[in-house]
Order: sequence, then C-alpha cells, then structure tokens
Amino acid sequence: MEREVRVRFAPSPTGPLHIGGVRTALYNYLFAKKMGGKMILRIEDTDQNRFVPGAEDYIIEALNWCGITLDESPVTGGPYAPYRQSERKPMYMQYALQLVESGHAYYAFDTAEELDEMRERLKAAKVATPQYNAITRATMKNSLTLPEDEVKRRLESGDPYVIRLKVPRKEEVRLKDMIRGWVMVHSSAIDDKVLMKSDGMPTYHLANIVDDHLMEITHVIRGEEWLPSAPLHVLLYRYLGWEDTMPEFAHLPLLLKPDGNGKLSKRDGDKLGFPVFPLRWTDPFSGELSSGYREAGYLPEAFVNFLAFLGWNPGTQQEIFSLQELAQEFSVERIGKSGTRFDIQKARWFNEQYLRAKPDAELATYLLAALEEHQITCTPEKAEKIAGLMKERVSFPQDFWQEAAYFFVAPTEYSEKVASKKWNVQAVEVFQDFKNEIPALADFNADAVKELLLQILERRGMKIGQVMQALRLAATGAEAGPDLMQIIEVIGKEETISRIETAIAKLGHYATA
RNA sequence: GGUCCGUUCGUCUAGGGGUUAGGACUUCAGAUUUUCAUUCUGGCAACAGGGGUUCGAUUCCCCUACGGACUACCA
Repeated sequence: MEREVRVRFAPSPTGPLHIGGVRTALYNYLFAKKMGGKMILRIEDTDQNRFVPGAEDYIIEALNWCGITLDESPVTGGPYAPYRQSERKPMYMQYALQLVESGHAYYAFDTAEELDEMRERLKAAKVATPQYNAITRATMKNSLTLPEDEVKRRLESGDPYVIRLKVPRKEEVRLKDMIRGWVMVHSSAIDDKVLMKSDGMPTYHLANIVDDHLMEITHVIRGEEWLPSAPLHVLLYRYLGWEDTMPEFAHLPLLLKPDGNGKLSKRDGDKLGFPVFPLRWTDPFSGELSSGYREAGYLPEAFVNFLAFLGWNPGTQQEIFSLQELAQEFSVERIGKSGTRFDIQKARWFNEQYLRAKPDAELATYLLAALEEHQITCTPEKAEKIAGLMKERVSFPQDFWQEAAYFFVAPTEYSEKVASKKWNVQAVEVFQDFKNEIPALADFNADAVKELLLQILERRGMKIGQVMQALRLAATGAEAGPDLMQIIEVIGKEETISRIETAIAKLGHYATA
C-alpha cells in the first residue's frame, strides 16, 4: 500500500522569505499536487535568538500571494499540530534521550570557550577539519570521558549541557537523492552534531527528523545547501529506528546571483537591481526597506511561472503555464542538477506575456486605481479603451498610468528631438486648418479625424508622414506611443484643439523655416 | 584547507554514442507601421580542457580546470 504523499516547506522565521525559498515552497507544492498529496507548512523556530517579529506572517502572505495553498499549517492547523517547532518543544527530549540510552548520543558539558580552544588547538596542529568527532570527543568534557557519578551530579545540579550525536568513526553513509542519485559520504566527515541545545531546544537536525517522522512526511524537497548534512539525517533515522519509513530526499540546485558568483541571499536585498523578496519587507529592527515582486508590479502568475522554470522545465516548447498546468506537468526527474543564475529579464518577459493575455477590462482597473490616486475621474469605458491601446507596450500594471498620463494631462514639456526635427512652418499651417475645421466634425472619432487630416494634406499636396510626428508632439509631448488618431479620439475635441493651440504657441521658435 | 555537488549559445535549457546540436530570453538585421512598441522573418551565438572505451563521443569512464554548497549550542 502506497503512502499518501506528504511534503513540507519548513522555513525559519528569521526574516522575509527570499526568492529561493519561494521556489522551494513552489516545488514542494507542485509535487504534492501532482501526486495528489498534502502540502504542509512547518515553522522551524528553534533558534530563539534569531526570531524576527512578522516573519511568519510574511511567509504565509507570500505563499498565499503565489497561490500556494497549504493543507496543514500553523494557521489552519491539522491532524499533526502543532506546526511550530517552538510549540513542539516538549516532544524532542525523549528522542534525544532514546539516543543516549541506545548509545548513539551522549551528554557534553564543554563551554563555548573550551570548544574554541579545541578548534584552535587542532588548527595549530594542522588538522584539516577541526571538529568534535570520534577522535576529539575523547579529550572533551562529556559523558563518555567523565566518571559516571560526575555526569549524574552535573545533570542533577543543573549544569548546562548539550546532547551530541555519537557519529561512528568509519562508516560509509549512503543516501539516494531523487535528483542526484546515490551520494556517498564517509562518517569521518561528519562531526558529533549537537542535537539538544543547552536552552532545551533541539537543533534543526534533530527537530526536522523527529517532526518529519511524526508528521509522516514522505518526501523532503529542500535546497542543495542541505546536501552535506543529509547523511547525518540518514544516521538519525537509522538510530531512531525509523529507517524503513525515511522520506525520500530531493536537493534542489541553488539560485545564483546573475554573475554566477555565489548563491542569491537575503542579504542581497536590492543591491542587485531587482528584488530578492516576493513581498516588500520592512526590517523591524533597522527599519530598512526591501522591495518585493508584488509591489514592483509582477503578477503572481508570471512570478510563479518564471520561478518554476528556474531549474525545471517540462521538456516541451511550452513556456506559459498556469499554476494548475505546472502541477499537472511537474516531475522531480526534470529538475536540473546545476545552479541557476537569476535573470530578471526573463521575469519581465513573463510579466509582459501575462499582462497581454488579460482582457482590457481587467487591465483598465490598474489604470483606474492610479487615476483615483491622482484624483482624475475617468469612465470605465475610456479606461478600457486606453488599456487596450497600451497593453502591447507595457511591462507592469503601473506603466498604464506612467506611460499614458497624456491621455489625461496636457503635455507641459515636448520632446526636444522631435520638435527640432519635425516642427516647422508647413506643419503648423496644417495644424491651423486642422484645429479650425475640427469643430465642424459631426462625429469626433479616429476615422473621421484621420479623414479630415488627409483632406487638409491633400489640399496642400503633402503626405501624412510629414506632419504625424509633429502632431503627436502637440497632442502628447512624446515622441512615441500608440495610434495617434486613437489618442486624439480619446482626448476629445476641445482638448485636442486646446493642445494644438498650446503647442503652436509654445513651439513657435522651432517653426522658423 | 577538507567533504560533497555541479559544468551544452551571454542567460534559462532540450537532446543524447552517428543530429545541419533544438527552443526561449537577450542582442542584431529586415518586413509591417504615422512614431515607438507589438507582430512576422532571418542572423550571431554552446557541448570547459586532456586522456581513455568505441568503427565513431558532446553523450559512457577517469583526471585536470573552473564554479558552487557545506564545514556553529543557525536554519
């Protein structure tokens, strides 16, 4: 009987979730959906010193924004609650003690100074990897070296202690990674990891094994930075007697900085010229503000599509995938092995694709919202028309206002380039006729306006190309934009006349020849 | 330093013992257009290097180089 697939995303609430974390969550989610399983959020807050207020809410909001739904979480609860490790604190000690009793772990009383001293000593002796291990533990203060009664005395008197895993001296530890195949590590490369800290909290290593087991997690999909400690986790499953239900592992390739120089990290903030966080974040201690994809104008569908392709591909030519389609096509086998450089250009391209696929009416809401902020009234019909004219030329929702303000506000400045090249006496004469004859137009629409302009030009033996740029300048101040006749139709009769008059007055000094 | 992981166009990648090594982003050129953008067409551009194995290797194996991760009472 196959077990139901259960995966977890297990972030630590030490700040905003960064984009690599979002991708890990996404892959977990896609895998769960593909397999008809459950997606669980577990908060790994065993380090009380690094707790950051608001981080957990941020994580949940970010996942929510992406459309990643949680079957079990600290908020929704679930059959394996609680989902915060701090709230599971009483559960861990018994397993650590079980390991002590079975001889796979021991008490250690060394102070931080003594540990430093040990490392310094080994370093001075040119030991390649100074670590608390099968050899050095014999020289340290622990329940393997101290007399039994002293250990007992120390424990009873409340001396601070940790519990360390007793890693065997020589043993080949193998684990099968779904992405990388068999990975072999010699136990001598693993040190006697602390399982229980002196504050009574477990470390990540113990907590994640205990929780994954208790929560019946079947697949652990996490970043490659965990690969070196994965063999240690295998050892823990073995010593705890849980090896037969041990989850399968998949270690995801890392997200690298655009120059390939190191992994993308929270600390990169906005230094790279693009956000590394899904949502904007204000650091509660320093007040430092970091930008987010949501606020930058990325559509969640585009963001998710882009993220999914950073390290995974469907093996077909299709690039645009909804979250549902991704879940349908997703497979761990198609995840790449090598680190992926982050390319913001591609993210932008995805955003444009999704923007263009939206109906004009929906795009109009972006414009309407911006107009409201600027206290400009506009009918939904007009906004929809403008959205339709602009959609092929914007990358972000905010561009509708930024690039199309001239639909509502008369230009105050004119492109110097176009003015000097295209604004001349001949054009001005055409515009004089044009604005004088506009009032007679029965229907003020793009076709009629164009017809009128064509008539005037014909009378003067001119071609449309000779005046269009200048007319665009008069109407919008800009050198480029959507169909000018459409713009004029939207601006309206009076405003068009007024803008032409203003331009003739203001640009007079260019019309000398 | 040690351990582990990785390496196909600038970037994301497909492919896989015999292919004109395919696509997308970027970029360039042309077409369309009243401009710019879009769109369309086309171009530039890659198997890190060296050894094997093989009739044949980019593909399999080894070594080197390079890159990355890890190396805490952090996750």
